[in-house]
Amino acid sequence: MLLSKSCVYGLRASLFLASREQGEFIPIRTMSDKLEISFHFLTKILQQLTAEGILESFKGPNGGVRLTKPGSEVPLMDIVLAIDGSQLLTECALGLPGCGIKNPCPLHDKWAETRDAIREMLEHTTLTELVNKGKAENLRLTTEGGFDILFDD
Amino acid sequence: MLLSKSCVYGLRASLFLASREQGEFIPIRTMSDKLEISFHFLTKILQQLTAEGILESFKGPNGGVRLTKPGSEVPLMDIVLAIDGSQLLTECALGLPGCGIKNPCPLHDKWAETRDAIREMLEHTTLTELVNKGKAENLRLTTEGGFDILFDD
DNA sequence: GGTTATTGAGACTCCTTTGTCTTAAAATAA
DNA sequence: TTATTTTAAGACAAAGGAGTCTCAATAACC
Ligand code: SF4
Ligand code: SF4
Repeated sequence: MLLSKSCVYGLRASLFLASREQGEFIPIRTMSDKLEISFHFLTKILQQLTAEGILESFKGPNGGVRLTKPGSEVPLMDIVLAIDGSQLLTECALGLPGCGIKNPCPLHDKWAETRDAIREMLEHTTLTELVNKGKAENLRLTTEGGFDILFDD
Repeated sequence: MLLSKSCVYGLRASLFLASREQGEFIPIRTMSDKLEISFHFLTKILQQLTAEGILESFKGPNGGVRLTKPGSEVPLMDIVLAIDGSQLLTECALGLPGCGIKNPCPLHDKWAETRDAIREMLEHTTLTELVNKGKAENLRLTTEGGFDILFDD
């Protein structure tokens, strides 16, 4: 898989957060229920995002997590880097150790192109962009429901 | 990672085979030594390629494996499909189950573009193409050596 | 202060991928 | 026929990713 499961869950939760009013703390339990993700697992993932400064958290009643920046300033890349690290964009198609451009393998040129396409996509797509699209067309973030299910509290 | 380790090993071994004269059986032991891959592990991987008809094998002295077709007719895609399956090209960025274009997630359009770039690359690159490039520029297939190490028997 | 709601941290289990090992089957050669 | 070289098949172990559970820490509310 391109992205790990943790990463995908992190992205979905981030989209959820970006779809809410900024500044509002959302309990992880709410997200895990709506997004159909194990609560404890999602908690661990979001802790990583908090540690990276992408989210901030607040304990106790009315607590939860929220984005530290408006979703329009958060490219998908930030979340991918925080959870999966940079392997996808630095590591290589043939996985040869210690490889740079100095001593390339035959696949390098073609792979570099493809990899750049992936990088571009992740860097130039923001949470808000996807949220707007998702709201407009009622696209889905979960197995069954459309984007709107996130809002019938 | 984009490709599994098994898949990468399968690709490297296939490049090795494509670099030899067609029709020649190469013992797996020779490849595992040159490519620095565990013999038993590589054997299992190549068995998959044999089962898929990409390779054919011959037992006993002077036995080994070889490509069933000239390397110029084998796109990387064939090997990737045989080992990793079609997930990479059919499965989706957000990994929602049972997803097609009917009920897409917000990432679908962007991801579909990127995925097509990967598909194009794998479909339009053949083993022979990479071998020619590798021979011409002495590119590497292993940690240390250049392409030429494959030939000092 | 005590109870409740929430995140934080870590141990633990489960499953898949990766890798090793052993034995069988086939082909050759002496 | 017997020994040797090779692939085939499958059991097994090790490592990492995915997921569960428990307990502590913090904040709000009564
Ligand atoms: S040459 Fe490029 S694609 Fe090939 S192993 Fe090195 S960095 Fe990766
Ligand atoms: S909409 Fe497209 S990218 Fe999103 S989960 Fe479905 S198939 Fe995958």
